[in-house]
Amino acid sequence: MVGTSVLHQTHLLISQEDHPRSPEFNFRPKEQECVSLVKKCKRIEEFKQVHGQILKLGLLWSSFCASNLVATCALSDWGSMDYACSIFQQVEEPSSFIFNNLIRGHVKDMNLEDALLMYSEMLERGVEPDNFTYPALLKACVRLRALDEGMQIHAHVFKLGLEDDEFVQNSLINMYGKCGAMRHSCAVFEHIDQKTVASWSALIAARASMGMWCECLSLFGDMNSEGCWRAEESILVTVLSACTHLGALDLGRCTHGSLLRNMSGLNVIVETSLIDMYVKCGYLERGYCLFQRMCKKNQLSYSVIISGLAMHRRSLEALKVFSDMLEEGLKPDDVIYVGVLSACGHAGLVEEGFQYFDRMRFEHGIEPTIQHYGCMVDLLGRAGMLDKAFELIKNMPMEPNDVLWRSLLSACKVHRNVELGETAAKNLFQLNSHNASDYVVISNMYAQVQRWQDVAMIRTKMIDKKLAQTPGFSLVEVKRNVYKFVSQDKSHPQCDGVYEMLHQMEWQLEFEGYSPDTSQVLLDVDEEEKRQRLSRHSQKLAIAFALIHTSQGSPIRIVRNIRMCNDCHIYYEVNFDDL
DNA sequence: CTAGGGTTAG
Repeated sequence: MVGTSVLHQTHLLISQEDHPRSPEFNFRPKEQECVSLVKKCKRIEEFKQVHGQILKLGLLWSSFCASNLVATCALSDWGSMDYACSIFQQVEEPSSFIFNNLIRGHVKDMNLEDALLMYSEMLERGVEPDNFTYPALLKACVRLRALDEGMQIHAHVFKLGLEDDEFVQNSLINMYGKCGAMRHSCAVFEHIDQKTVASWSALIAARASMGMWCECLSLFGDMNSEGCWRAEESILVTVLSACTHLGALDLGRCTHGSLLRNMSGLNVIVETSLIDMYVKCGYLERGYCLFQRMCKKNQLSYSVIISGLAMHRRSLEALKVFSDMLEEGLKPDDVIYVGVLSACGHAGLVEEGFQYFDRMRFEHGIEPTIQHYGCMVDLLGRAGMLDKAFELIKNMPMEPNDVLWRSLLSACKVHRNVELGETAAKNLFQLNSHNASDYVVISNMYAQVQRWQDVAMIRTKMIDKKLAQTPGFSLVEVKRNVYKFVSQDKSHPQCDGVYEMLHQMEWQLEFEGYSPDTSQVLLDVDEEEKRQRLSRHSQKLAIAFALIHTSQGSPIRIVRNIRMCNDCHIYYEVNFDDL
């Protein structure tokens, strides 16, 4: 219907040509008429017709018409960059407007190199870029992670005196931030007189995209204290995501409050990130409740709750929600299947796991990734079907990675199959993976079967290789601030108080029957030094700090980067019993 | 004489 009306107007245009008015009076209205027709197009076919008429009327040489033809064709969702470029080829002296829109079109279509090439063609042909050129061009650099090109472009911005343009500045903040050059990103930001929500947003979102969650929150705090507060949905969602990764439940709740107070309603994205935050911060019930009350759930909402339930060992409920999702007519994707398969793994549902695996491939047409194979190896390994797990690894269509061998290794440790464990370890080392924690597992595997010589051999190997353990850190939220503690660290806040508290805790726990388990300290040091090292593990520092600053009985939630060591685990258990 | 920045979830 839309199509016919535009074509009808095209005919009007021709009939006007049959009864021309005097040229100087006529020229502009005709141009404008053409442009308004161009803008009304809803399909490429209509556009081609209008383009044809413009060619017939010889109006392509009007910069106004050509510009709008190219821009519309480049940017509309029905448009075509190839077609836009073919029009562009016909224009003798393309304006900066035309170049800008072609650059934007290439960026929109993810032809990022073409966007940069278009810019260099622009420069070669002596067309001066303007403040409209750079936002799109810098976006291309962001997507290409092209920091060098981005910096060159920043130099052009200076050369042309465009460094004070608000849009260019925000694009630069974003470009530097997402390319990992945080200091440059900050430098541009600091240069702005009147910081807007968009500049803060660019700064904060860049930290989030790099996984710098602590920095994300502290910048959000700065934004608030500098009075640039506006409940901005996207920023609050980024904050929620930071809370999720940091286990900052209280700040997450607060953000939930801000959203409720400032937004007229919560959309799917906001609700889903709230659910994910509650679930991953250990408050499954709250997240589950929110999920059940959601009016419209999408694939991602299901995804977070399924993996959340699986994570909390509520496998059967996870599988139930999955079947609800299918019933609702939503299509599962590869990530959801990772959740489903891991739910099966936690519940020891081997047969069901394989059924879901087949269903994923044959019913939903999802090719299993290495992650899915990882779930299956884990599933078999936990169930003690180690040979089958090994078979699966050998028969996978892709090369196994360290994660798979590690999964098999730890299953072998649990089920005391040293022989296969050694095979797994050998393959792991062949991948040049030399993690201290893997050596710990192997050493413990030998220790379990009293093969002390092998235990000693592994320790020597580890010391020879000078393997540093991944530095362990723990995060804890106290009064809506997140604090980070690193093992053996003395540079954290209120160090003296924390060590004093540690000392007291240890004394009290020993009274309760705790004795340090030094078996996992694979360092060539004496027993006393081992105990010292254990007592300074980051989670103990974090607990001590939290105990100092919270009232009795309030929960302490700790987020860690690596698995808790045995000793800390015992320490926790004694602690929990005490509370 | 047209247009542009940040935009969020697994």
